[in-house]
Amino acid sequence: MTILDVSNYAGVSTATVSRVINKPELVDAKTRDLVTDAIAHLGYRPNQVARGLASRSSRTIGVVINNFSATYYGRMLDGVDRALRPLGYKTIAESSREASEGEREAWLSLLDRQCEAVVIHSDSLEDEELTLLLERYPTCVLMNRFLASHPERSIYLDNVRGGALAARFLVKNGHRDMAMICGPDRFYEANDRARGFKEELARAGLTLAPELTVQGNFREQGGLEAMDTLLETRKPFTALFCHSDEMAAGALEACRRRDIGVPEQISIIGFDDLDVARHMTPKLTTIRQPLGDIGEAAGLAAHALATKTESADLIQRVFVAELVDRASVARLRSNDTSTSQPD
Amino acid sequence: MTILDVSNYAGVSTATVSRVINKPELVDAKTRDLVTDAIAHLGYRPNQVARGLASRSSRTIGVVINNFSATYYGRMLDGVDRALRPLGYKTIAESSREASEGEREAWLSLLDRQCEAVVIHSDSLEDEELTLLLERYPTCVLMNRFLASHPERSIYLDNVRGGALAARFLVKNGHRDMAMICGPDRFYEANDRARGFKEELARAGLTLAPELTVQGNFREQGGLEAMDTLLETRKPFTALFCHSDEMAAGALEACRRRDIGVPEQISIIGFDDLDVARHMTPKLTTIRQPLGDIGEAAGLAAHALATKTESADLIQRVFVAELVDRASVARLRSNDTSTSQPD
DNA sequence: CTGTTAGCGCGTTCAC
DNA sequence: GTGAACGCGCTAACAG
Repeated sequence: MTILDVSNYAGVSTATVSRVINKPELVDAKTRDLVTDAIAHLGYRPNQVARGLASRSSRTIGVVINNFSATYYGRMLDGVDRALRPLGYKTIAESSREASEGEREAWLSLLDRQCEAVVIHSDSLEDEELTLLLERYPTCVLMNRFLASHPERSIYLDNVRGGALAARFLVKNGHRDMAMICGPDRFYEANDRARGFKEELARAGLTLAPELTVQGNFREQGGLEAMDTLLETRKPFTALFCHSDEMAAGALEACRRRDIGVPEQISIIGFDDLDVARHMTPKLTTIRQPLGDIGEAAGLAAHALATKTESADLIQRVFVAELVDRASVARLRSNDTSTSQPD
Repeated sequence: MTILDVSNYAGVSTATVSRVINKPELVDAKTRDLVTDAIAHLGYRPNQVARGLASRSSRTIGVVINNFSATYYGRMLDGVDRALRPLGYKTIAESSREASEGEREAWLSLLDRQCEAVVIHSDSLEDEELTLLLERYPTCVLMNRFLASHPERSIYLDNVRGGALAARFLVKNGHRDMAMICGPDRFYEANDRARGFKEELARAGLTLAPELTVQGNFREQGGLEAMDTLLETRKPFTALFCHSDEMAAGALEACRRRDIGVPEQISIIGFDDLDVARHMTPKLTTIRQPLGDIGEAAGLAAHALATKTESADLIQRVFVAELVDRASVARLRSNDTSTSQPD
């Protein structure tokens, strides 16, 4: 079942069939109907591989993510797809299986398949290598990562503001003694969140005790261990900022094991707003990353680079997190006007 | 940068270059090194699109799922990828955006791109249409769905046993008065789970009161409403079986709002074992679907059909759920030997 | 063992 | 407005 069969059936040349598919306005209405009928009758569907080869345009954009299981990546991927679909572009995703080698392989593999651009969420590649790769492949963009050498090809969250948001909310609610569980410091996100948090505290005349800042691995177990460390300092604090919801879940578990009331004795604020945040008890107050929006923007940016058709400047690159106020932060000040609105 | 550039650089024909790439054993060691060097020197990478066209084999298998955001689909997708990768096959996924039209489109689109097989998780298509499609496209398989007309192309969970597992566990722990929140009855899964549950109760000489069986929509909100309905019957029960973890979360929330202790007053057992199950309070006891395994098997089955190289009979098609014992089911019998092992 | 020749299925010039 | 001819980058059949 090829274009040739259609042309024979319709009694026209293959060129004409190709035209009614790609530029119908160029062909006479009568022959157009003839061909359309033939296509419908035969149930013909163009071979996209052949099409891509002949037209050297695949109308496809690749995406590299760590894995498919985590809703974190899934939300971004859905965003990319949502942005590309109306533009007539296909999204094709590949998993790096959380390995730097996997990221390289996936990236090249996508390019080998003639993706016109690739969107990559890189966790494992160093800035230097990413810089080289971006230079070599001019239609690639970074999703949820900021690379100083290529700000115009980075779609990312303002993590400094995210950290500040957490601090401001805690301060507003009367907290003065804080603790923080950071992500690993090889992640710029963790450093930015920590910086934003501290700067905002400073603006309120507060400081974070050095021993009350510990590092976790972004995962639940890391949060649990970090919280244990924090508690064992015996230095009092009323509020804790975690760089991820998962670590917040671990911290919460640590409190539960020690019969520490959350938020009565210790308030906790997370980061990300994954599904689990809504299901924890108490429901977790957290800083929401607009992952879907970031994915959409990354898709648009990649498309803009691939087609050069739209002005890439119009695409939003920096996103701002949003505070989701649930029930894990206590109001310490009676004169505070805000009210708790668990959802 | 094409195969021609490589052949020129190496001073051989393009056919030879093609051979060292695809069947290196057919070419002399010396010329092989020559070509290998040329490839490395030029950084040549074969165009997979052209390759696919010429060899009419894409070594690619498509997957259709509802969306990318939900970890439920992501776990299966990761499974497919895990199975296919060692076989030298690529996975390419497309989202149906939870619409029947989306499922059809995605399916055909994948075929248009010359996928040698497609794995589909269909929620929206009727049995009749699926039967037709499977007949028309002989290399397609169903993932986590049983279709009576094509059992050999269905990779699925034994939901009857899953339901029975829940019942047995509750009975074993001394529960006699049960309630159930089902999925919508257009899902065969819901009917099977309900049947298995009731049959197992019958084996223990118990029955489920008709008014204590209500329907939800698999989602959290549905579970909450269903639980309200159940509670308003004022008919007492000590244990509740929910056809999904999300509905269990809703039911739990309903209890919380009425100050009903879980599991002290009412025990709850869920289905799926999504991430949220571990994060609920109490941690949810649930029936775990081996989604990754199901995805792997679906990938293998699709590959077997596409290549006819391995005997498809060896692939496991029916999977058995597993009980994950956490903390949401109370032990009512003092003579029970099992112990609670929350994780 | 290697090169030459023909396509794969389609898009895209050109003439007409 | 339409068709013939060529080529996309590569693999496969056949000679030699």
